[in-house]
Amino acid sequence: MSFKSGEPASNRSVSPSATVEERSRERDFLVFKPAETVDLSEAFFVSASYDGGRRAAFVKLYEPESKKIYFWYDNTGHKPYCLSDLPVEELRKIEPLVKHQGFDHLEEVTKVDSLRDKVLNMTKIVATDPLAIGGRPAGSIRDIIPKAWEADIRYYECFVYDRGLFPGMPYRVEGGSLVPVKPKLSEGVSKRLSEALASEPEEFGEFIRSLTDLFECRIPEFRRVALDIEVASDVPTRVPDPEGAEYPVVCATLLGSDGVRRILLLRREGVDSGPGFPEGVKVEFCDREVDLITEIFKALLDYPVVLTFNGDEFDLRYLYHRAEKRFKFAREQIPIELGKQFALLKYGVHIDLYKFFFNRSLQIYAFSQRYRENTLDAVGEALIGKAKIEFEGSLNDLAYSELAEYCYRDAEIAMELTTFDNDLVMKLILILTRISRMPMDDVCRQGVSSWIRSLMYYEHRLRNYLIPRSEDLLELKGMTSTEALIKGKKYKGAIVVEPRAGVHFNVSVLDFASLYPSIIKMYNLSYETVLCPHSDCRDNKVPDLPYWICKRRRGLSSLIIGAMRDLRVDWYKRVARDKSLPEPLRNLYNVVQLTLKVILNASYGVMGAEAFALYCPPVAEAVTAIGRYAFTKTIEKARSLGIEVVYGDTDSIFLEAPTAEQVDELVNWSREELRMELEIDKSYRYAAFPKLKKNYLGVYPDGTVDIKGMTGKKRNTPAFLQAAFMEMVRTLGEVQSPDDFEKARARIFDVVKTCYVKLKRREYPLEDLAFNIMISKPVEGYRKTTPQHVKAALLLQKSGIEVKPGDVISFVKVTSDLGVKPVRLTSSREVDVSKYMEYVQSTFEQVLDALGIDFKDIMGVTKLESFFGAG
DNA sequence: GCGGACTGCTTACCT
DNA sequence: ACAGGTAAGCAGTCCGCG
Repeated sequence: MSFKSGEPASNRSVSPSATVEERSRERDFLVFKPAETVDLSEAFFVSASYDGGRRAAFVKLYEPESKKIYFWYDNTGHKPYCLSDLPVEELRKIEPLVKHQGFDHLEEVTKVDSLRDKVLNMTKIVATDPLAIGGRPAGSIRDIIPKAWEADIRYYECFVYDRGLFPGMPYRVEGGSLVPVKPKLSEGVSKRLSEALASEPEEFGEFIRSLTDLFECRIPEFRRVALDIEVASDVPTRVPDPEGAEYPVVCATLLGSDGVRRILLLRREGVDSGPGFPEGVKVEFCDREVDLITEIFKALLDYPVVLTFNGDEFDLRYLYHRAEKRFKFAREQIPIELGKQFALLKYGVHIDLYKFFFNRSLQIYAFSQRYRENTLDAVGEALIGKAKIEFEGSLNDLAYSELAEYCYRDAEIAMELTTFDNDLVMKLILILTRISRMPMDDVCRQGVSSWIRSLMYYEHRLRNYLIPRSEDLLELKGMTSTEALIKGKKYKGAIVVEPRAGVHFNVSVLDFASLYPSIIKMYNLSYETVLCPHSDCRDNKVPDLPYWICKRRRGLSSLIIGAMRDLRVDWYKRVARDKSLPEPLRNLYNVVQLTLKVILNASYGVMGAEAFALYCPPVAEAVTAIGRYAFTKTIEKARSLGIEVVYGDTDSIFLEAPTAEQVDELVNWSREELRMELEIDKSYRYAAFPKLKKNYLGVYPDGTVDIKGMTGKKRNTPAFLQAAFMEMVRTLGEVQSPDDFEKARARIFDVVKTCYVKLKRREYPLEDLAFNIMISKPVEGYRKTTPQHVKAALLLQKSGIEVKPGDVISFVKVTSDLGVKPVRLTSSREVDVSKYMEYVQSTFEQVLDALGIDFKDIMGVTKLESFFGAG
């Protein structure tokens, strides 16, 4: 497409000559007014919030036919409240309460106190608006009464829990009422499902059924738009400040899932047209920035889902302030709702993919650590193989088409991050929404502890359980009684077995299928069951801990985590692999099992995390104690069966050449004695262990190699060394029998020697020599020491390059005073060759150590330096 | 004044 | 703001060394 085919913004709605007031009035079409509730046959609950004007909770419903958002306002008269243990008469005497502006009325209620296992009479303090309960700096109801329960729950969440609504699920609107659409399971599926879970005890059955309703339900396609803006700025290395919003928005891309591909460009003096615009894109030139912004705002009022990468912090925030400060938009004319740390939309749902992909649990368990840096570039490259477009110098100097291309690519990456693998990300979000019972916007912005908190709160309300106050939980259950091995940690964790250093052939690795969730289920662990109030439970001891566990009642977290574990292991994991099922169904099942994995893997961790609302250290401590117990018993049993245990970590044990009978016997023993499922996870042709824990190399029968923990594989290791290391690994993959190691040794010698020679001759490009270390704090935050990567970062800053937490600092070791220098500021002759040689040696020694080869045997001398003569 | 032994900090990894 | 356990490399400190 040529430059000329660009056209001015269509539908320009504000005439250039109008006065400020006239323009403002003309802009009123941007004022968002939710349509009155209409009847709908099926629409998906995507979000909820509170409308201060109407004093009611509302729900955003996505209707997949029209692909629009509809608003449903609560018409059941639900009101905000909190709970008190004081009787109504007592509360009436508290004047500041009853005279409180937002006070509505008092109600007597009963609640189940699961901590003390009894029913309580309590008083519900009902208010007219959520801020009256809490949230005002002073004088909130929760601060007036001596002790308030359930006063920290956001109002719309409270509403969702009380009304038993399920975010993410379909509803119909009928005569103004919100009615769930019962999803229909196909007969085949429902039959197989009940067979698969037939052995479940009934106490789990009911909860499992409620979960399958959520998971088996279809997921709609979301009409969405990816938005990216570019802002001019005089300082090329600095991101413009979104609060000040001083610079003009010069370009924006609106890339819709519906085929819309628009690039909006601000016409400026002296800008070249450039080589050409991306194919099939509508390029629109705006003479005035305000028109460009108006076009973006129209899209924000049109699309039910808006995707950005860092829109919370930048794009939407910038647009908001730019519109308000520079163009005097009234708040109502801006379709964005700004919070301290997020930017939401008045009409649809804003998904900030930066926040989503930044989530550690998702990063590790859903995307298997495929990306590490949280930049659009890194995530895009890793997941969809698409990188940002690079350019030299300032964005201001780009020609129109270059700027457009750059901006367009970013939007493209954002969109494709939600479309790859059959819309995996959108589906993940929706399934998470259903599990956590949280609005979609919140799910994308919050961590796993919030998801689990929300799920737990919901189940409390469903059962009329009083949600315990954090301080009561801590006081009643106490802290921990074990000592961690690591300074600063709260309690003892897992066991790592000292490896039998050397090479072992035919190694089988057994592990417990989700050990911690299984323990939580089997041992009935939950905050209310550990150290329960019943004297007859006191003999039900946790091994090696002064704790007992309730025998009378099923703990709520045990029920929830146990059910999810079984559902994943016995149903979703299996059907996700079942080729006889239609592809779309299998795809859904895979998303479900992935999501369950994310939640389950974190379920133990949150119990020991202070930030978790139901934080209960003894529970976390009991989990690891039982884990250690099962683990050591299993190792003892294996050894008693005559099996050599060469290594083990937490829940996995490495057995040297066990017979099939031995493995069977161990697995059966575990099932019967421990009531835990032990299974073969993997088998190695051989495995090599250095003396170090959490370090090994395992070769599968087909020659592929597993490497764990070794320096050569770490991402901060210089590329040249990683490559040399991988070269050695390939050689080791070819080793079939002990005799083959001789050949491998010669090859390894070559690899190391080549490395050395190239270092010496300074033949490696500097980038290959760079250590890449992430800086986790602002540079000024390093008070106690100044690590090398921070030294390099300081040098970068001095040269005018901005360094932010999360940036990866690439630096080279040099001979000059500081010892390090950022790659981009270094020349090849400065490199400290002998330092690199030491590094080569230590990296290779890790593996050679395991193979029983001395480094000096390979090189003939102790140190590389002496091998080649003094450096 | 310098180097070894030590501790602590920081990062990246394993389960 | 899910947990604890392990390793590497370096920064910084203390102490001995007549």
